[in-house]
Amino acid sequence: MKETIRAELTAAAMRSIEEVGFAATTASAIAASVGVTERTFFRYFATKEDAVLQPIEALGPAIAGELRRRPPGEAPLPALRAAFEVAVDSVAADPATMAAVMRLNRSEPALRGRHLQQQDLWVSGLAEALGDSPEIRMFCGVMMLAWETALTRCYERDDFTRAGAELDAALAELRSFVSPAG
Amino acid sequence: MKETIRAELTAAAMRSIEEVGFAATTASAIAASVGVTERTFFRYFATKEDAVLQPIEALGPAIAGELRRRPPGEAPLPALRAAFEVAVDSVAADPATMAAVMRLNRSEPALRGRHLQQQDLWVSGLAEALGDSPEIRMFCGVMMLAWETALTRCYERDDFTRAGAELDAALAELRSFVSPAG
DNA sequence: TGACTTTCTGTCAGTGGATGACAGTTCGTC
DNA sequence: GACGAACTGTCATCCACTGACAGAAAGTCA
Repeated sequence: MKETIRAELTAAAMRSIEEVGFAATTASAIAASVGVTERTFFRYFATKEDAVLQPIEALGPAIAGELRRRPPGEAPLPALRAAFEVAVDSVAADPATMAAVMRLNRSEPALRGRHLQQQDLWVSGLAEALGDSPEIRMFCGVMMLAWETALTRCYERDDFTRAGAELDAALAELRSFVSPAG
Repeated sequence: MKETIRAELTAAAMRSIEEVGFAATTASAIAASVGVTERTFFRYFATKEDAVLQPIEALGPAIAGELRRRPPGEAPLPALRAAFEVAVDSVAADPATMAAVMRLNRSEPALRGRHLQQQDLWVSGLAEALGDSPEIRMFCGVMMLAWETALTRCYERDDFTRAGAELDAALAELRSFVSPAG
């Protein structure tokens, strides 16, 4: 029952934001359209933005969990690439949700701001799994950037089945960026 | 006169946040401690967070401006590296401000969230100067990550005169990260 | 100097996000 | 049917943020 309400709130929030925009969508209205109170809304989501971002919130910890399962001694890049495979599978399993979140992220800067913060937490989790340090954190941040780039490509081509290939393509471009005359 | 008030508000905000924390620091109190109204505070800063981040706000556009002055046809990495030299000079000229902002950014997640959003705008500006595209945006994002890593090192060693060297070091580490057995 | 315009500020009123406290309700369990 | 836990509604409150209006300050030109 609880998960039903949460999903309904998320759906209602997305619908309203697409119709009238993020600012004009009040938490009270979202809650009312589902039949609960504003107070209850904030028991499900810490902030208004989270109602939209919740569907992809578990992705970060999932990647970090996979990263912890990698063999010790493995180099950062292959370990991260392997861990991100759970993200690849996730978007392939439910491309509609990811596309919807991305569309709203592009039109509403407030939403994008919260998304950046979410990603920042993800990067922290990844770095922690690899034994935190400034360099490690940078590597994880770079990987996240490559992932975002891959998602952007998937979004533009409306095909989230090739996220893995796009991720590899982004990483290849990165190589030619940092290495002169690769 | 106007810049004086702005600087005083920023100083008061930082002082209060360090003493009682970000949440307990009200915009009204900051304004009152400087002798102006809360309404006036929000005429100087769009958000409470901006009062703290304002001192480094001009950095992004400055880098982008420099990037536009690079010779056309120059590869992205050298162009970006050259453009970031204005950032290197900036932190070397006023290390105290950067150190203070970084300290608050670490202790207050709300502040860090806004900072991430600010950086995102910077990246957009850089990408635009290089002829926007998903890859270009990723390159600019990577450069910003390297810059943050360099700043972190400078902060930890309490020496902002070597930001340029740290930036180059971060880029070198990046190379060995994305390239197998470099 | 005085009239005029621009810019900045204070006051007031209001919206809405977010939280704490308390009471009532639902629901599973024994 | 009684009990306890999880969930929800109601109420009150704080504060970030905004629009509208009026007054003060400061610069401009005659």
